[in-house]
Amino acid sequence: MSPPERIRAAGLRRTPARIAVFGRLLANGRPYTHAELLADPELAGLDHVTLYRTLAALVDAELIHRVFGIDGVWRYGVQPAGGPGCPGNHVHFLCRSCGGMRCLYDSPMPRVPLPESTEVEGRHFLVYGRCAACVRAGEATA
Amino acid sequence: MSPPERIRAAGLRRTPARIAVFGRLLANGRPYTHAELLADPELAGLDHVTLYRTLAALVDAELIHRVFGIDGVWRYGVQPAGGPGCPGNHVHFLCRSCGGMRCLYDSPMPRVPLPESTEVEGRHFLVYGRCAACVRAGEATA
DNA sequence: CTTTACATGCAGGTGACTTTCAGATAGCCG
DNA sequence: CGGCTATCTGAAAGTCACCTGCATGTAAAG
Repeated sequence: MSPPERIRAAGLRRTPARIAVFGRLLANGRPYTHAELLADPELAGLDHVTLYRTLAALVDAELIHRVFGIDGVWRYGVQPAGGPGCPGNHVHFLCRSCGGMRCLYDSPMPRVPLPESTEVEGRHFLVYGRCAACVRAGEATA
Repeated sequence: MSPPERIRAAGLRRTPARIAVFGRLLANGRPYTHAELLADPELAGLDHVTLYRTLAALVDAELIHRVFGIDGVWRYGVQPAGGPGCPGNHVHFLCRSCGGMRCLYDSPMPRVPLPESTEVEGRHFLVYGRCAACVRAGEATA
């Protein structure tokens, strides 16, 4: 199913903004911030408020998921194939050097015992440090 | 060792602001936000920038730790007794109804396999939902 | 008590995100 | 194909957490 078809199947209007943003996220391979998407040449001219709302609509429709970085900025990435709708079903890694985030699809979210009658809505598990590329770049210049 | 002594032992000057803030965090029993601390009657009159810097100094000295909420706000809490300096050695719970955060000292941070030569600086594991008190309050009014 | 490195308070600024509202448009129906 | 309506878009302006620069104040060492 093509990106526009998936948008329509999720109950959303297939507007140019949504098709373009969803297409970029599909092509990226890793979660992107609002600012990274705005700077993307293929999304040039897109209003920043429209981008916020587009991302929110895609998250609501469960076409993408979002993860919080410890820098206070949300990242948006495509859902893993066949992944559950539950927010945060896998761990994420954030490089504090380049700011890039990676989905660790192979690391499912661990379960945690909680006090009686607590209601769990979701989990955020973020590992941060320096990615392999930045480590190598740092060694090269050091 | 009293709070002022612990501040001095950590290599910090024992100023009124640091003694008061560290004392409040010790008494609170759960992590507090910058805003919650500013609103605390015992910290009345404290400048908000000074509070930011005081918290940063206490974090650097490893007297307290800080955790990011999915609402984009840092919470500051005392270190668990004898806890390691490594940032984030236990899981946290955030109530999205009352905004309160709890340290789950009994849930150590799970280990996650990462790609070759990645450097890990720390981990943030946040479970969010509604705490037992808010669940009961909601049922009472519903 | 004097010195000085460090802490404080204030003014002002940054950046992510939201709200409001007028104008545009996707998709439905005939 | 053409009109209607709910919904989306874009621009201006606002909110909130947090940071920087600089002059003043103070803890602690000698």
